[in-house]
This record gives sequence, structure tokens and C-alpha cells, in this order.
Amino acid sequence: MTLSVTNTLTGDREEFSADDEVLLYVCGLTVSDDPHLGHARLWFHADVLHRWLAYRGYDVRHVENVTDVNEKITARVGEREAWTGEADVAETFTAEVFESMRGLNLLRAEVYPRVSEHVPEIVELVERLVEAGYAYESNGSVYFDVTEFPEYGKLSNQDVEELEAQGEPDERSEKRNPADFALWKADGVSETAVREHAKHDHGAETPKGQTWDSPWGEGRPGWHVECSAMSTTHLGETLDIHMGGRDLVFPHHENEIAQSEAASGETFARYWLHCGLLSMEGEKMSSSIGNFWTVPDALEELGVNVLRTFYAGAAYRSEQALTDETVAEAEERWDRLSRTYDRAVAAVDSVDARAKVTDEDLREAVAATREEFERAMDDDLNLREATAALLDLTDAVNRHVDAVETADEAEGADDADALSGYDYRGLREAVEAFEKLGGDVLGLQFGAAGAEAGGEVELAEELVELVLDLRESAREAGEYERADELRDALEAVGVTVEDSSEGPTYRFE
RNA sequence: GCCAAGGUGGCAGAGUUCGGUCAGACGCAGCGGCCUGCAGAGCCGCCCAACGCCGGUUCAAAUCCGGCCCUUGGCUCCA
Repeated sequence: MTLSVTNTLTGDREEFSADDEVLLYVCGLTVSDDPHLGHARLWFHADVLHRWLAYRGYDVRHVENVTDVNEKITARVGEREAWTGEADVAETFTAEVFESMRGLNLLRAEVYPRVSEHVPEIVELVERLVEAGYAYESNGSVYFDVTEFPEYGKLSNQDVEELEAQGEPDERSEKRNPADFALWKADGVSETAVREHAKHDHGAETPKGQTWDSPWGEGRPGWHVECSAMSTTHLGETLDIHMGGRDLVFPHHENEIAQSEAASGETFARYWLHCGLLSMEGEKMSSSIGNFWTVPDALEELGVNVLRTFYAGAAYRSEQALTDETVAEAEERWDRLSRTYDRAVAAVDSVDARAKVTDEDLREAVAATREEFERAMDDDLNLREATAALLDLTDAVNRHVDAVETADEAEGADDADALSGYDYRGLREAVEAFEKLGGDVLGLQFGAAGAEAGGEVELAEELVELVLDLRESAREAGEYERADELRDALEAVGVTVEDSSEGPTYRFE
């Protein structure tokens, strides 16, 4: 079985092929605001793609850009005292992005190139396009002539004539054709552009943003060249996979193809993968609409595992809705996975490794899970189905552990450990499946809750166990009211207690 | 107006590439049972039930073709 993906270029599901090395370019974001859960959705899916390719034995070279030159950034200059220029604003939000990425447990890309550090490469690319006749200079700006590139529109199925017809015919325009787009913009950011994007009126002085010297005079890179220049610089002329949000298909990605292929004569990207949008209240989550939830806030409230489980609840190419209900569902799904994992680990730890119990049902379930998971992932990264396979395994594990516990109890064994009929190997395989498939591929962090904080957690555990001893005494004496009081008190400070036939268990919420 | 994606049960969301093995994946919510002092977790069962509408092709269509309606995204910065 090999991976197949939906390629926007052809609109079809295609078998993925590549050499040992996969060149993956992900369209990152403009650092003009806090990253929100819509951005994180793309990051997540790019991350899982990266992980899955690695699982399949590819060496993944993953590059993700940071756009730190943009009028939206310029528009925020002055909002804070430290923001004296475009670079200050960009620096603040770039730091936010990296922190969010760390929090989301994303595999690091090989490099996160910034526009501000690639202006020479951008200028070089624009020069090449001018020389080749695909672009022209006009009043110090440079535009790409879409009529010179016959394949323009092939990604998004746009018709150049149709686009031309839409454009306002403006005699005074610097552009030859209405659909032409800027590669290089003369001077700094215009006042109107800043005013359009500015959230607050901040003083009389209008920031112009950074400018760089070029053969056409002082100016700034256009909106789409950055990705062409940076991807070529770091990965070469032909990418294996180019991934981005669906809202970028036109014009951004269409223009990238035009620039890159006109300049190199080579295919720019072999597979175009587009991630569906995250909606909230029926609209796409967006900074400009204001219906967003920032990544740091969401991580704080839900935690990385719930968030990742949420994203894994829908295929990358579908839209996904963020509502109280869908979040609650993700919480339940994650809890179920993590509880079962903990339970399996506890069972493995308690068993006598020499025991030779085998449980065919359990082992078959593990094998089936692995097979189904791989099939689902290869099938255009069907994460919902892959997660479903893991959830199926929780049934088998719980059934097995339940059965053994019940049997131990029936025998009245006080030395349950030695007698237990756990399938040691089967459970180990199950634990490994959770760690490999759920952990390595989906990026979930099993069993990490207690390991994170170290010493403090240990102390907390001892204290909780102390209280639980008291509660057990109360229960043995039949003082259930007292026992419930203690349980409620623990719950109030974030410790959930659950009784089982082998004594109480607890977890920190 | 043009381009694109999509419309499947109370919710959410697979399945559409290659028509039958698929109608009821996985999950959530709800209901019942087992277990339990209670609760929770877990297990078992139920949820009497959905493929936007209208045609067509076919022995057979959620899946292919045509038309229509609706939603979302894009056509301006946007993951």
C-alpha cells in the first residue's frame, strides 16, 4: 500500500511517489497577529504528513516560511511602545509563532526562512523574470504579465480572459493587464494600505515599512514572490509537496506557479495539498473577522493532546467546525485513549513477565489496528479513520483488562499480581501501538501528564495518596458521607478519583 | 458574475478516486443493562434513523451524467 493524496492541480486522488528524500514546503503565515487555531490546523496537518512520510521511511526536508514583510505588519507599528518599526512587530509575533509551534508538539521544520532575510534572492528572481520577458517595470514597480504565461490559471481553473474582464479598466494604471500582479513595489507601504489594515489610529506619522535597494529603485517585495524565492533557495526548483490553506489557492499559489515556472522552466510543485478551513460560528476563523481563538489560549485551556485529537477528527482536506460540542467530543476521545493507555501500562507493569498467557482476541485487535491505521493514513491521510482504529483498540484492551480483573476477583486472590492472566506480550504490543501510531504519527503525548512537572508532581501524588488512604478507612467503616466529602474535596482541587475493584485510582485534570 | 470545495443520522464526521461486498465507520449526546454503597471509568445493547432537490444511464447509484437549490472559500492581505 502506498500513500495517495488529493492533488489540487489535477483535482484527483493520486499515488504519491518520490525519491528517498521528500521536499515539503508549507505556506506559513504573516506575522502580524497572534496565531490562531485556523493556522494551527494547517500546522497540524503538515506535521502529521511529515510524520507519516517519516513513518514510511522517507527523509523529509520540511521548509516553512515566515512572512515578516507585509502591510498588515507595518500597520501595527506604534501600537506598542517597543514597536518602532515593521521588524519589531514581526519579531514579537514570530516569537509567538515559534512558542505556539512548540506547544503544539510539532516536529521542527528544517528551516523557517524569513522574507526580510531573502530580499537578494527575491530581487534576483524578479530580474530573471524581467529578462525573460515575463515581467515589466513600471514607475519603479515590477509586474508579472499574466498574458505571457499561457498556463496561468491551471491550479485554480481561472480563465485569464475572464479575470481581465473583471478588472476595472483603468487608463492610468501602471499595469498592462488588470490581472497582472506585483513582484516588486516601488517605495514603502502606501498610506491607504496602512489605513486599511490599521486597527487603531495611532498618531500622525504613517509608517512606511522597510524598503530595500533594487535595480528599479527603493522598494519592497510583492506579495507572492517570497514563497517562490525562498522555496527555491532552500529546496530547489521542483518541490515534491506544496501545502497550504485552501484560501490561498488563488491568487497566491497560482501566482507562485507562474513566477517559479516562468523563471525555471521546471514544474514548481508535483503535489499541491490544500487544507480545509476551520470554521467557527459558520464562518472561517480569521483574524480580520475576529472570530478566532489564539493558539496559546487554546493550549492553556485544552492542552495539546485534546487539540491534536480535535484536529485528527476531520480529514485535512475537509472543512472542520469548531464548536463547544466538537471540542467536547475531542476531549472525550482523548480521555478515552489516554485512560486506556494508562490502564494497559499499569497492567503490563503489574504482570509477571514469565506468565505465558495469550489472548488471541487482543493480539488480533492490535494487528487489525495497525493494519487499519496504515490503510487509513495511506488513503489521503484519513485521520478520522486512523483515530477510529486506535479507538477500536481501546475496546479490546479494556475488555481484556476487565476480564482479568474480574477473574482475579472471583478467585479471591490477594496476590493478584502473580496470578493475573494478562497477556503480557499482547498488552505490550497494544502499548507500543498507542505509542507508535498515536504518539509518533499523530503526535499525541501518552502518559506525559505526570512526567512533565517532575518533583512537584511526586509530592502531589504522595499527598493525594494520603487523602485516599483516609477515604479508604472511612469507606471501610461505612462512613460514606465522609468518603464522598474527601472525594469532592480532591475534585475541587483538580484531582479526579475513581474507584475500581483494585482500589481507587486518580488523575490530575 | 466567475472559479473552487461541499450538502450523509440529534451533533460531528467517514465512505464518493475504482457503481454492487456500504448505507448506518469511529466518536459525542441520549436511553437501558452489567459492575458499584454512590459516582466515575469500563463492558454489552438500544438509538425504531440520514445519502439537498429533480431527472437520466444501469440488472444495480451516496458513488456516474445533466439541471436546479443551498452553504462555505476565493476573485483584495488571509493557513
